[in-house]
Amino acid sequence: MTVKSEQTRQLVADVALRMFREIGFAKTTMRAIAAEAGISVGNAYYYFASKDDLVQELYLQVQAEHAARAAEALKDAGDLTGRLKATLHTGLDAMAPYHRFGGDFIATAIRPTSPVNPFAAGSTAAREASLAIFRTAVEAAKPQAPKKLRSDLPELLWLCYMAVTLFWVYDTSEGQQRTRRLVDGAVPLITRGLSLARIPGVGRILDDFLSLSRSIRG
Amino acid sequence: MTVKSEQTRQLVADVALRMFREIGFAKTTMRAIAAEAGISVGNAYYYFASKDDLVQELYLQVQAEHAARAAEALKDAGDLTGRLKATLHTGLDAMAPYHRFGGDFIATAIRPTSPVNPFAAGSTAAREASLAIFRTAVEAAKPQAPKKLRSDLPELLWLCYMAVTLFWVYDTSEGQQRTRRLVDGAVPLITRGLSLARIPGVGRILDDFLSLSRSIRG
DNA sequence: TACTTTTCTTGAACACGTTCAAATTGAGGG
DNA sequence: CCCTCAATTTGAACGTGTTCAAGAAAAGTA
Repeated sequence: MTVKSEQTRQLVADVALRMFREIGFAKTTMRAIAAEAGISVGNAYYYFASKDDLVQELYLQVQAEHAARAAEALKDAGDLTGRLKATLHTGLDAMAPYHRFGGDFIATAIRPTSPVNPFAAGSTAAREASLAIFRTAVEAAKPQAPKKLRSDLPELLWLCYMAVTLFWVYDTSEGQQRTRRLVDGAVPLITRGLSLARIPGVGRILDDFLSLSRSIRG
Repeated sequence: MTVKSEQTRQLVADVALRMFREIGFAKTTMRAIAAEAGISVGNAYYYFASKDDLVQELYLQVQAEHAARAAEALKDAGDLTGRLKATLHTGLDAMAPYHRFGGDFIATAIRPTSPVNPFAAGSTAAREASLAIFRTAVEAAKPQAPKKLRSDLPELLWLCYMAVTLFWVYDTSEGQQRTRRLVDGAVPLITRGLSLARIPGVGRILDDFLSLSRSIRG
């Protein structure tokens, strides 16, 4: 019985995510989710092995939203600065409804054993999807980024995105404008910084940096 | 009755930290701590408002250990490269006994509401102490760092230290050698990068970066 | 249809962090 | 010595995430 089953699963996910948004992570207890969905607690656990798994569901949904918004916004952004801003801002847009929940989300996600951890092996698919957004942002940019950087750039920018997300979680300014200003200020610095790669003195350090980055990852 | 009271508090802290080291965070339940210390659960809560507060106790202890080791190691380190390496390595040394516990620690610490959060207002004193280590590392270095960077450098390096700590938590290599190699590889890159500040093209971007960094913090 | 097997669902039970009213202890004053 | 009051200590109780044996419903088989 796949269809009814899928319905129940979806129901649990929908109820959970709505409650996360509306009353926060702590108050959204498994019992409350079950009650709201009209099922038993154990049944919710049949579909989601833990409360963290529901967070993963949220993560996937936010990411899909980000991908969709970024694809739209990247259509009319030509240079790298514009494309990066679009990518980061649409990411923030996708997360926005869950800001109050950010602290709990990040605490869950950062645990090495968590299924949501963006660095862990378990979520390679999710990270790859997120990385892909940055890859298209970089690849289709005109003018292109310096050659020797091109292959590593998406991963490095994705790392910056993680840092921005962390900043956003702590950002209590209204509508998280402070994070918006950070993005608008930092992106031009990054793109201007990239053009320095052609200066010999800078280039040599950059080479060493890239080789260190590769050796550490490998 | 301050002396007996202080003894109880210390006993709880000692037992808790030892259990954190020996059996990990999850298995160190408040009941287990109380049992091991020969007191009741409620009594432990009289001295520490939460399990997180015990983590803070650990944080303070690790930090004191770091300060002591760094002070010792910085006595015979002259240039910035050596001083930075010493500061970072002694930091890793101080954390080492708690590595298995790193994931839980960081999950606790990263929560905006946590008393241990290094970015939050509540732990200004602890952050200031940690920052001070980097300040002495930078100030007494010969040759001195470029003038315009000097005041911001400690804070930026401290941020790098946070990043290294995060890397260390995820580092499952034996004795966390990978993190050691990261430090040894990255520090020379940083110091070499600093000398680029004098190149006009780089300097202008650096100025903008510093002004952005200040405007975001302020 | 009747039987078996798999999938789904239930709710009581467990250990956990945390709270709190009540009991105990100890210090200072008469 | 006893009384008073604050500091300390107790352990039962609450709500939480999670588990699991048992049952109900659906699907498969003949």
